[in-house]
Amino acid sequence: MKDGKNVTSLDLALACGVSQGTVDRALNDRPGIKPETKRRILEQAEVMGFRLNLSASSLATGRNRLIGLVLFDLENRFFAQMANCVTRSARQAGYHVQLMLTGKDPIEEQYCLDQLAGRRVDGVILCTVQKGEAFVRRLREARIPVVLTGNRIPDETIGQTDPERSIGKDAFPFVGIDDFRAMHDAICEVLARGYRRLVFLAPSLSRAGKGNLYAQEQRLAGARSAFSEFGLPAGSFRLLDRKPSEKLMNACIPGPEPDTVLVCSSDLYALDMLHLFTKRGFQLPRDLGLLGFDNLDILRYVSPRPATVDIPMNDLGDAAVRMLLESIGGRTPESLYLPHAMIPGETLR
Amino acid sequence: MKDGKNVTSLDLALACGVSQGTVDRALNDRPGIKPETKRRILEQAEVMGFRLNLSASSLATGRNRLIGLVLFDLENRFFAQMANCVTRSARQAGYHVQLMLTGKDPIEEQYCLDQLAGRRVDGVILCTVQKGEAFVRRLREARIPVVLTGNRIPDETIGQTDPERSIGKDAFPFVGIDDFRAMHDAICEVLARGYRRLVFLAPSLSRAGKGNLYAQEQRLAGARSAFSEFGLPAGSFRLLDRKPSEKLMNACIPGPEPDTVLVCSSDLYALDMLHLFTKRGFQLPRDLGLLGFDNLDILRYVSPRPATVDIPMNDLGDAAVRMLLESIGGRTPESLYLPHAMIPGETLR
DNA sequence: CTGAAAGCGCTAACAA
DNA sequence: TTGTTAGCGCTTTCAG
Repeated sequence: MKDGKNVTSLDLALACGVSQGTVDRALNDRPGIKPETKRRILEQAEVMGFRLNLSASSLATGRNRLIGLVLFDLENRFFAQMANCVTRSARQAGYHVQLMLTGKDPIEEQYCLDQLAGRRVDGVILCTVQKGEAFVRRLREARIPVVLTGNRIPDETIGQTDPERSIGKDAFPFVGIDDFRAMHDAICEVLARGYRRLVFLAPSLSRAGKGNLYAQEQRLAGARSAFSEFGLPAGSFRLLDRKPSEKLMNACIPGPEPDTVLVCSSDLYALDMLHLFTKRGFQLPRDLGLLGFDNLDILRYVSPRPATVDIPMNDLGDAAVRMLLESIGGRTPESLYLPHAMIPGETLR
Repeated sequence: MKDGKNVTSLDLALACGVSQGTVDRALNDRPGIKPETKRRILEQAEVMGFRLNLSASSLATGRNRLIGLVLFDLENRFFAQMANCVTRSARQAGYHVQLMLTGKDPIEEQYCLDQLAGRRVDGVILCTVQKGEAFVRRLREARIPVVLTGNRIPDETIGQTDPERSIGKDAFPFVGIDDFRAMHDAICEVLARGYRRLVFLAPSLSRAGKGNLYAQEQRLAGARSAFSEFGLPAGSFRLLDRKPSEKLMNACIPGPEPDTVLVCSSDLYALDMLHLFTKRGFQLPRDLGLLGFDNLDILRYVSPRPATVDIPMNDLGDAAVRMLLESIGGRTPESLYLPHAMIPGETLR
């Protein structure tokens, strides 16, 4: 990729004996050009291997036809599905997607956002781990349309996260499910099956204070709320914030009891725990109930199939793109909450 | 994102009472600037919310610090792992990754490549479905360093794919495993366990002729080769090129026989088939042997755990980045073949 | 150590 | 229908 510079629109113009303006008209289907001339130019462009320089184009127009998609990682199939869906959806609208991974690190996330802002992308779909006034201000200053997913950022004027339900205004348009309601409803179904003790596994909550854990917090709150509605003693609700491991299994559920249900804030944890229990010779749901969250598509290969809560990923991806385009168009879309659904699976009695 | 234009380096210069050149020196750690001046400028930049316009920068320098990663999709965890790994690895080298998904569609793929070329990315890691002289020429004309993964493109001068082993020159540096050898070795291990009939499932092969199926073809060839080495009749080797389905299961393995092994060219198919057989009440490996390929990380949640062939994804991602950087640096890296390994799992007797 | 000026390649408004 | 021209924002000589 050394020698021989790239062919520019000027080279092309010269070669065709026309002006750059005419070349531009030919290349961009702009009106006011003789079909014959256009044909000649396009042909020559092909011959010379002309490639539009998008940086220059973007610089000149201020537009990009590019949107940024910022996610944690792709370990979780959840995000992979999202990426697929958003890419497809955006493409249909004539946009490209630049996917960036943050690994849940605020520093990395900011880096990604700066990069996207620097590239003057037309908009960003963001799954953030940040929150707070400073972050919101900075994001606003970037003057880039943003749609949030995963974690909301309630508008500061509304005050803190209110565990007792009150979906208020958002600092940025959000699309996702109502995590509180989703977990609440799922737990109600679980408890209706007779479970009386609940272990709630949510490793990420240990990062509390350090980042935006809105969705996780809401799920926990939803579970607690449902638990108390069933009149069960708070002491029977146990919260664990460690990653799945043998030790954790031992320490916290010494002998699985049939009236205990293990609730995991993510299917990934549920799968790990299921794996551990099975290896240890326990049988689900005989010895223990299990509920995950996300309805990862890989669950269908697992036996017994974990109970979980479905998030309509495809609709979510489509909606995110639609909302972002709206926002790019100058309107401010309302936050959108999609329907969730509990899926019983085979790990509940 | 309407009103209020973005702050430019000129605005910044004016505000600081210096020239654009000086601002540039401050912003890019270039020598020849008084520390005091630099400090003042950086401070002011912060205050004014200055953001470097990367399009302009890229236009002026011709560089980008951006590499493209072109993959099929993220349905397959295989690619998700790859994306994670490449992103991490590239970031460490100071590069950003633009991930683009092709859905295995040659048209889409070309679209992605054109887009990346237009953006003048510094290099591309590509998993292609294309091949042939025209494609190679076009890719070369883009004058962008390329590293291939997944499917090789043997140099045309070498001639057609030779099923009988001869890893020759590549049109572009390639990194991956030796698919022929990997499958060959795995099948040898399988046959050594006493299987005498083999069903090879590779849906993608039906696209033959339409695209680059190098890896798939090699795997098939490797299997055939091993099969014949064991002196088994060619008639006992059955190739299926349909997607997993009930019908396929019925049609092709009416009653599983204990001396039959089902070999899938991808773990995804293996999982689907396992699922179907299990649902139908068959037990593996009692009724049938099963071998997948890729060693997807989700296998560990599945029981019985499918036998498979491991590809060292992380090493592969790292190597791809390393090779690409080498290529960007002007050298031409050699193709690299990483070690594979058969993993017996629990679906072989 | 700093300023001035000429591009990078493309677009858009205005002339012709 | 086509040409001309003035930027877009940053980098990079070359003077000062």
